[in-house]
Amino acid sequence: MSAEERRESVVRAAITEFARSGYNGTSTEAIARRVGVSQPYLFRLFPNKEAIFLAASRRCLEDTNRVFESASEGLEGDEALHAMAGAYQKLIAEDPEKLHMQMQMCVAVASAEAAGDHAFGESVRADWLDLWDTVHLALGADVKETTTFLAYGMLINTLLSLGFPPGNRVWSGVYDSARPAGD
Amino acid sequence: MSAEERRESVVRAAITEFARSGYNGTSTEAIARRVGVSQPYLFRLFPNKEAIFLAASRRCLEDTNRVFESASEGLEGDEALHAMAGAYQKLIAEDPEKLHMQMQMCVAVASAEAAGDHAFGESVRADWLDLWDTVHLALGADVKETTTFLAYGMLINTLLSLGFPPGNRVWSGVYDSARPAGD
DNA sequence: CGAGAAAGCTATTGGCCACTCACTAACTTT
DNA sequence: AAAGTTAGTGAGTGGCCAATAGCTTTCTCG
Repeated sequence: MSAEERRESVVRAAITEFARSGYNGTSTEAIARRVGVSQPYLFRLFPNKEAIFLAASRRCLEDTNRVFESASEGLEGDEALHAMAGAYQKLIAEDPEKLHMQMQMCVAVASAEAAGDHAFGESVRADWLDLWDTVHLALGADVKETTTFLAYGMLINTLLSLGFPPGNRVWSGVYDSARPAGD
Repeated sequence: MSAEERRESVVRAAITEFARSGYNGTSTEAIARRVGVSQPYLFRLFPNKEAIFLAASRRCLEDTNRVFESASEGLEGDEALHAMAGAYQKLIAEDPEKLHMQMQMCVAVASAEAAGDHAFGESVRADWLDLWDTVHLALGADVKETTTFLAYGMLINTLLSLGFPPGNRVWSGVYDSARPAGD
């Protein structure tokens, strides 16, 4: 397998592991095991652990961006909104790790900034802005709509991270089309 | 100093340290140093590191709950909403670590649940429900209002964690009264 | 004062983990 | 077939960290 292909599978494995246990809670060995490769070899493919985390973070935001882009393609206004909400629900149901990874990314950026490392945050913010713009465009460049949509998304992320089961009253005010299934 | 008073200062120090570096990124020695006490002594005050994190998490949610309760006291409807939004802004400005701790708490619960430990999540969910009820009551038991308020709160947490400076376009749709100062 | 309890410390240990080094095996090119 | 490159490994290493054991100091109260 070529180095590039290996890097690709490392990124996928890293998303799974980092989503579950966070940056500091994930050992490079856990990632290597999931890839099916020796742990030292990761350091031939990436300069260090941070680089793996960054690659996983970026991939995750790009994927989410793509989900919104393709869901809203050709639609506008309320139709685009519901299409994106539905797509998000589907993402949550099929790929909850992406969402957990996003949370891990947030706290990792906060920690990095606190430690004086701004490069990581810079990169993540750029990707997040892309996401913001995608939503903004799809919702007819209405700032209020965009903000509310993303706000609901963040609430959903939070409630899911905290493990509130579908049916709990905290879900009662969330758009049906974006709620986790099962309620 | 009595053990109870020490525990109190440990909780405060723990909030600062865990907020900055997360559960796995924070050493018990960092907490002990901040308290001004030897590292092993922490384990006389708390059974283990997890218990310290749990205490810090609960404290943090209780404090936020109290902020909303006292801000909305005697008010209702839009007045209560703006009072709470303003109080949240003040909390953010004066005590950003509380907010970072909340994010850390979220991902810690997610990790604990994934690892099969549901006790921690149970406790945090109970405290979060208290918070939900406080907001719900203050906003006249309007589910939609409550959800939107909390959703905006979560968006603000996320954007602050990611380090978006005041003035960035991602803030443009956030209620003025809840935005970070400086814009 | 004296004794017990509570507060607090030093020293240590066993385990984990990011990262390095030096090597092998297979494939490619000349 | 010689020379070189690329994928990959096994065996460490130094450092950190949660938790324990056992000791000293300080307070309290009869």
